[in-house]
Amino acid sequence: MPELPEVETVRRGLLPVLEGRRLVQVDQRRPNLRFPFPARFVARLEGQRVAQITRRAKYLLFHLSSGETLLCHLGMSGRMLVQDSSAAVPLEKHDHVVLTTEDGKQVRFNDARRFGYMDLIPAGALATSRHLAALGPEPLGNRFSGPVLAAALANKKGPIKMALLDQKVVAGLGNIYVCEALFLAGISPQRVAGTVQGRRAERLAAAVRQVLTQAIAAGGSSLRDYVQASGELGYFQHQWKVYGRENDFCGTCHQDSEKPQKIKRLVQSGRSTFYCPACQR
DNA sequence: ACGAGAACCTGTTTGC
DNA sequence: TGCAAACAGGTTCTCG
Repeated sequence: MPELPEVETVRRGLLPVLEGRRLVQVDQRRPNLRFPFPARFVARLEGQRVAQITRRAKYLLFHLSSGETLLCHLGMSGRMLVQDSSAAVPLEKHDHVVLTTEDGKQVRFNDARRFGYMDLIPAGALATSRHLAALGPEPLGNRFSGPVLAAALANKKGPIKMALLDQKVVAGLGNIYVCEALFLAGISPQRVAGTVQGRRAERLAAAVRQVLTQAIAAGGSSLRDYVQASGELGYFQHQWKVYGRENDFCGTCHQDSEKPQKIKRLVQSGRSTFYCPACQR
């Protein structure tokens, strides 16, 4: 579920609660999520201060005072919810990890489907960890551009839709924002990835940046599971042009065409793709 | 090496 | 109404 904008929104929501705070209690309520928790997980976390919270692709990174990093992926249904521990809000079924800070705030990691996970990375080992080592550039960073994207796509024979989902090409996109970026760029999801070069790649890189920036500004997209750390919904779903809009008239052709097209859905590698056959080539 | 499909797990929606 | 199938924002493994 959560793609880059949702993870970034969660990160921003956690900053005022966790950054600079000491973790006085950590409750691990099951032995694993997608993967087993690291040995001595709780013992290593308790008493440490969260020095900084950053994000890489869809990973949340809690940099601890020891130099270790608590790495967290939200999978499809993971949430981080902030509570006041004095309010004694009852734990819910899928609250798997509860962090309590020195000033009485709780952060609960809730994940119904358990595709999410946490890992504890030793000091100095973050960049080379198996989670981060192979990731492509951050789409909102200054190392991502049309030429960089074009180079990553060169010689790829599969559809551009699948290439953009590949975290080695660009890191942080998921199904929603790939569909939206391809629409914005006017590129068919079925186009052979390697043919997205030059001006097309430039347009696509710009579209990726634009849709992610706008989605972050809207607090992400709430489809079913996602909420911000505060529990509020994101509202970028109201700005989707194609995702989830099968059979709606395309807002772009609708304006200046005699025969407006409807948004179509197709399945690529088992995943839904939404696009406008007239606007995207 | 690459790409498609399955697997992982639970919850919700859809269709008969 | 009831039950089963389909589907869901991600990643990783297997197989051809």
